[in-house]
Amino acid sequence: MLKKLTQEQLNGILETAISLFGDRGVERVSVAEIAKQSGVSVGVIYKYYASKQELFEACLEHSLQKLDDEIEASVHDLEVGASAGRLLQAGFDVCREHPAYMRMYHQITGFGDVELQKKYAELIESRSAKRYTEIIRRAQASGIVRQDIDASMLAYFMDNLLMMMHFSAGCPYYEERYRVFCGGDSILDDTRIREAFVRFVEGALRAP
Amino acid sequence: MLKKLTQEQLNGILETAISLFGDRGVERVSVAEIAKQSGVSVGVIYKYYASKQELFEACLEHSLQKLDDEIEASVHDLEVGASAGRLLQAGFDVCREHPAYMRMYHQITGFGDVELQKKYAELIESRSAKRYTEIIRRAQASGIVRQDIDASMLAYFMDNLLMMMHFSAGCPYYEERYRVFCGGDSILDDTRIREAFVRFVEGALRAP
Amino acid sequence: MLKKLTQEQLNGILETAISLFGDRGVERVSVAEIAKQSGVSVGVIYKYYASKQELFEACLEHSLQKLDDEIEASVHDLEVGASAGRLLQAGFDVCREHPAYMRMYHQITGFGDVELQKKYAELIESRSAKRYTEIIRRAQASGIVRQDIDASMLAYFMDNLLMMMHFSAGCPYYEERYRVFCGGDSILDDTRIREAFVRFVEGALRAP
Amino acid sequence: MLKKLTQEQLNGILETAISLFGDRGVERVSVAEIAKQSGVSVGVIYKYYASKQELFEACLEHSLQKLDDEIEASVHDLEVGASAGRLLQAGFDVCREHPAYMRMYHQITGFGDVELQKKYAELIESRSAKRYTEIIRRAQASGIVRQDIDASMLAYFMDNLLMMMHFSAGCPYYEERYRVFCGGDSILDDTRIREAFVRFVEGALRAP
DNA sequence: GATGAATGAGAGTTCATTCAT
DNA sequence: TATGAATGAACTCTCATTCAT
Repeated sequence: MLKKLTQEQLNGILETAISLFGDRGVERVSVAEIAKQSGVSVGVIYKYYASKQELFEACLEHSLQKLDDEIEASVHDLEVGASAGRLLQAGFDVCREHPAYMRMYHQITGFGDVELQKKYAELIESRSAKRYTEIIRRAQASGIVRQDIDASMLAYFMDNLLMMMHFSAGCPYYEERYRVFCGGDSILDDTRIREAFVRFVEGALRAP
Repeated sequence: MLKKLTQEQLNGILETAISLFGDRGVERVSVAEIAKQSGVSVGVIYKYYASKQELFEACLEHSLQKLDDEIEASVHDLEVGASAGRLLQAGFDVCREHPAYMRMYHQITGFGDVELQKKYAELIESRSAKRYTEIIRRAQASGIVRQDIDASMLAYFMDNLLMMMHFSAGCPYYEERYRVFCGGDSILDDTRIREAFVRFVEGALRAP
Repeated sequence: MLKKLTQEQLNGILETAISLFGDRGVERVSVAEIAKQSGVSVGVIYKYYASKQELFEACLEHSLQKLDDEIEASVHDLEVGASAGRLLQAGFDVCREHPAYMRMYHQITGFGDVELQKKYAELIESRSAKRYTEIIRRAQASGIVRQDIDASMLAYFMDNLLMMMHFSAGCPYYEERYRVFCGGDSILDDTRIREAFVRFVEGALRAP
Repeated sequence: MLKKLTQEQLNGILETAISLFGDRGVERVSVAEIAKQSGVSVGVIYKYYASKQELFEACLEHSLQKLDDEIEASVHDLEVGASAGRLLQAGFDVCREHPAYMRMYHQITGFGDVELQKKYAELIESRSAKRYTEIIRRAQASGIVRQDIDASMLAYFMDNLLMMMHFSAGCPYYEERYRVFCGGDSILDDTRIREAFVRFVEGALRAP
């Protein structure tokens, strides 16, 4: 096939790569495998991405963008309990459609290259930090949320809780971990856990 | 030199490997480097470990054992708030001495081999799950902890919170993430975060 | 753009290729680079030249033709000393305008493919051999040049001397070599060397 | 074979590489081919040479050293004509045993990398320049050699002549070129050319 | 039993060549 | 007819593993 790559094929490379990278990590996936599985030649991948590393980062950014889009759409009001529930659900929705996006996010946390880890931590987390801290701050101002803990710390704890829930919905280790703690179902199909999560968060945030 | 490796040398291999694997991941550390840095030959490593993979798993188990020893020593009573504080501190202590142990723990979550992930999730997490669930259950029985959420779920949320705090004390991505949310210091040197953590947990666990 | 390549474009390809090949050798110049730098597509180069190798040979022949034209114009009379000076100058003139032509000539001497080397040696050198031997022979007949050495050998020595001077005017290794032997200036800007050369040749050719 | 490489094998790699590089140039010889032909693995070549380039340079230096050793042994007295004959012969001798050494020398003159060319030009030629210029200078002082041409220029012309003769004894293009000028035999087996060369040089050097 | 040099499969990457447009 | 994206063989180099010493 010497036709120009269609947009579909281009997407195919990305999705294939995300799927493989997400499953096994950068180091254990070869460019040849990505090429074969997405039905293109090795060479053409290097036309679009200067190196395997660059392809990997493109996959990362694609995934993070998708993740962020979903999250963004789910933050509306000051009712932090409800907000938490919606944010939880938003991540779950992505994981149901594209668990690999979540796995890509998780990949960053275990990179071999520490500088890259820091770069992406800064990039990704500062957005969430700002977003959540702001919500909490306003909720504190209106008296809905406890004021004896700094907004940024509350945001941090909140995001920690959410992050773990989301990893549990897409990353094998955490999926298994969830099962070990809470029993048989996938976290995605367990309605009890969501309610419990919202209650837990509300308890943690309300004034003592 | 036809002497058998001393216990010290054997430990040296393990510690060196843990340090290197923890920093850069299995794939980016060569057996030759481990051998050189621990002052033994490549060959002898293969006498004790059948493959690089097996050495890595030995490192994993060594690290997890150490981690678990510390944690074990910190769980005594039913006062869950205080317990949480002590558990938090126990992890911080290990991280100060041997951040690589914590990093090794984190490595498992991003393994290339999913089956291995599951094996270790089962191995490691079922112990924590049992431990924490039991504590919570007793605390519920004595009315200290809310009863409207299942003990196993409370344990799960609790452990999620702890896990993230500990990763933030030893794993670069999470260290940076903590800084992004809460500002300059390392989590290890920040006393405010511990108090806040205990308060947050107490709020989350007390009856509504 | 469905127009046939203009003669100008065709020449552009050749000149670009000669310049690049002359600088870096066949192996270190890609067809894509030639195409880009001469403002045509890769495909069209393959319309005019069946392979990179063939393009290279075309460059070779173009260069050799140009070189030969200059030399041809400089051989008139029997006064061998003066002739030598004029031939020297002719090569210098080309080198000043198109050092790449000289470099292409030098390229042949280091080809990977020995058969091709021989083919071109035959092609190029038999012309010079004939030309110079003839001049010398006539000069011997008229007693200007020594008769105790065979005309073809004298021609050979003469051409050796000229060849080295010309390479020193266009090929980096020999340029540097000249500087090492004779000091700072480029051979092209050194008038002393020309006089010396003519004297040296005259000494070598006159009867003992 | 897992035995340590013998000195013989080590030499074998070098000689094989010199032979292949000399014939076809760096770019057209693969490390795999060198390994196969010298009966070792690819890996072991990289144990001894950090890169293909480095192996090539080692080959270069080995060849140049051998060449220089022979030349060195042939320069004794002030009788420049005889000296020239001996130097000529020295090169011929090497070419008979190891034509590849001479071809390696010639390789440098056509390198892709100009900086390397210059480095080696400096390295190699400054030695010859010094050597020959000194001989000539002394011969001028004692009146044997003409004084109307600078010693360094005479040395340069002399070395030019020698270089071409030597290339004609080992490098295919120049071998062929010699045949075109002077007829059938190899320059190595032609006794007339040596006499002629000595006479030519004597004529060129004697006072006018 | 310990050594560490040798092995060679397999990785990332390039680029001469093709051919649908 | 000219284009230039796609192809894939072939390259350089790495490193887990072996085994003669």
